[in-house]
Amino acid sequence: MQEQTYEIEKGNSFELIDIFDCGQCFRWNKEMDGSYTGVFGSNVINVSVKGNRVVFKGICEDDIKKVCIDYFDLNRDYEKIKEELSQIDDNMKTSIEYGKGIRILNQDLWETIISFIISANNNIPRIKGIIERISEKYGKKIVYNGKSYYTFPTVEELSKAGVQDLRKLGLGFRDVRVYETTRMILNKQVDLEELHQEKNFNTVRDTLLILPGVGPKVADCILLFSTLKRFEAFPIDVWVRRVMNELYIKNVDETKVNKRDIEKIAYEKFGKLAGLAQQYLFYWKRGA
DNA sequence: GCGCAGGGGGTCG
DNA sequence: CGACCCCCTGCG
Repeated sequence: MQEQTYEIEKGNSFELIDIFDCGQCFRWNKEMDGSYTGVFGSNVINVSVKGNRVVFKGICEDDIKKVCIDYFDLNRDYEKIKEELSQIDDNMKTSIEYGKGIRILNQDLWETIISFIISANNNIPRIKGIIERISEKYGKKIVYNGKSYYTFPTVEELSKAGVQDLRKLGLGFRDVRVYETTRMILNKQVDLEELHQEKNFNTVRDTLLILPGVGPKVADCILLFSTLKRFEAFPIDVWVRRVMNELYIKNVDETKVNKRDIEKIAYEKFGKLAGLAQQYLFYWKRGA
């Protein structure tokens, strides 16, 4: 297949580091020249910033312009969103200045589900390693610029992996969770197409929670970071708990902060954009 | 250098 | 609430 390219104006809401390091994705790697290369769907894409231009190049089955506009959420007006959030308070203002280039990627739902099940009680280097090994073993190989890349396996492809196979790839106790979830999605006990159609937020969330390995935090990450695109989802992890307590709740013992209280404040302050607010706060606090 | 302890984007029972 | 698998990191 042939290499395609696509270019856009960078603007003020597109920064490679912010997009790829804000914790939403696991398959993008920095190159020597500062660009990033990643695999999504059956595409291998390299993204670089040159002055005020963003250059996408790589191998796509479809038109690269279409593929990138969709994946990088390029039709959404993040300037407007940031303006709206900035007006809430100074914390939002500061965090948005810090992570001004964040965009929420449109990641495949199935891949996002498995990726965040793997993320439970785990660290990022290891998570990335596991996902890479899964892709190498069960995905399809694509050669680009002389290097081999591997697509994330489809449901059918991953369903060929037994619990022991997964264990050998380093999943640890998450092996059974991934195995069971794969089966439930394969036999449509949980239908991913239907999930996309469903309007009611809590219905979608409750359905995700049926899947083994998907608890409240993972469910909210899936809702926020996948093509489900639910910006009202508010994943609460140790970092978010920390920052929400520090800024709004001010409990002396951070571990005693009630999740309900965090959710209540998040919803009252940020409303339908709570998930995005979370992302700016999380990225700011974790980086700063 | 290498060996070892500590901990990590939670979930489950 | 405690265990959970194990790679990665950092320190001695």
